[in-house]
Amino acid sequence: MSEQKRTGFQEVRDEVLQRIEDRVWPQGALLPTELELAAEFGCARATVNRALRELAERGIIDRKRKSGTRVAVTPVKQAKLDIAVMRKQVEEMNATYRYALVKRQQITAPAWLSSQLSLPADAQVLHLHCMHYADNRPLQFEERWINIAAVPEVVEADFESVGPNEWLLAEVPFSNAEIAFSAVAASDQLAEFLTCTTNTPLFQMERTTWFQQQPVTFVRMTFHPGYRMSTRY
Amino acid sequence: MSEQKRTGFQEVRDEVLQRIEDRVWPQGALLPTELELAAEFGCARATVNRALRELAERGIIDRKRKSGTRVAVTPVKQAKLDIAVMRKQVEEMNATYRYALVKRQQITAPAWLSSQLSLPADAQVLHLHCMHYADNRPLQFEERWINIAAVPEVVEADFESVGPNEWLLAEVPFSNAEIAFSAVAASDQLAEFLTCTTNTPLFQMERTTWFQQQPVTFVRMTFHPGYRMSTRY
DNA sequence: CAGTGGTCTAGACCACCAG
DNA sequence: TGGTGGTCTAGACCACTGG
Repeated sequence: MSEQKRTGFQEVRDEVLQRIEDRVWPQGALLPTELELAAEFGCARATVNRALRELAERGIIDRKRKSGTRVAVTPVKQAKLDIAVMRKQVEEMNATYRYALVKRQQITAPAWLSSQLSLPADAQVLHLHCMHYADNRPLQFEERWINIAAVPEVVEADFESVGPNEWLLAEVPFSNAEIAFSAVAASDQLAEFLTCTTNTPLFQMERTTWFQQQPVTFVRMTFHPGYRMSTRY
Repeated sequence: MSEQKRTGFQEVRDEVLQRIEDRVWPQGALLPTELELAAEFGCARATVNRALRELAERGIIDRKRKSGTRVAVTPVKQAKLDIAVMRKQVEEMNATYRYALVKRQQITAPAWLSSQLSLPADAQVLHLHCMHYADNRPLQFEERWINIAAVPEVVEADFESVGPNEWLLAEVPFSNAEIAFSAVAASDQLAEFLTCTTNTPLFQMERTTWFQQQPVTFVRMTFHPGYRMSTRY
């Protein structure tokens, strides 16, 4: 007696994925309809739908009404990067995290920043320099500008003990952002804070953040020499 | 009562998200149960479930059986990077793509590579150097090693006209990979191919790829000076 | 043990779009 | 215009886990 297989949506999803990997359904091939698959797997159509929807979200298959479901021709690989707070990252490595405020200054936004954040010409911003350490070794230099109009409470924060990232995350959670990665040569200032020689190649991450269409902050984070950011997909 | 609103799962999802942003439910707060929300929105529990599941996947809320659904305290920001084929990327910028094979050589895997890919000591690999151009300006230098045992057909490919990335994508689609980003100083070779001076900081991406538990390829892609990789989330 | 989310079902209607 | 996926429903049972 063939034992009843548990027909969860995960089984369906994995089996379909397996068939695609095994070229049972090669690239561009048309898959059976949801109804047909439901019959084959002995489950409801909703179950098949859930399974195929997940594969579609991963870019494995393309779905279109009427025309059906096809194996993606050029699978767009999607790498997910988990951007966490520095403190968390350090603590996950079983290292001791330390934060230090280097500079805190309220200024009128320079022209390039007003342009970057779509701010009025005379907008007031808080300009910060911070350092993050892991086991007392320099990990990241952070230069940040915060739009005071968007977060008026920020003028009360001294950022001596809590970093601006964590403060903002608590104050303005669930914001949208644009992020960019690049390689830069260490300036004299960066070299000093990250204890390396001038012109050393450094990994840099820039991020612009909005909350409900309003620009909140722009931050430039530069990592110590040799830093690698990695992920799986 | 108030007019029946269209209660799609998207409406529920967006409304819940709005309330979280508006601090109706602050960080750490316990949300109503699915049944309660279903009653409030006048829809089935499955609809609420779908809505909340999507928010949970985005890291906005944490869900646990019995204890219920809570607003995430430290929302883990997930940035999605779309890793596409170079040719596609260039064509999307309305630039002319050009590819060139620099070197193609079959060798015994060096020790570091055997270690990196978990290969036997005498494994044969194909070692490639390639260049990618946009509008005839150097865009990326690619150094790649392919595990011949995993893809025997690769010895027949000459890679003169089609790059190894596209070839592998067609031959071994839907593989798993580990990816790492870093900043490096231009070696003499890199400086020559990317037309920059030695020690220029360059953005580099390394990727190890497996297909069904078997190591397939390791590739090191170095971009032209000033390259930025960006995304939204 | 009991409350909550996780999943499945059988059926239904709708939206889109290729023929 | 009919076929296909997209979604919703009302109900059910299960799995996990806090009290």
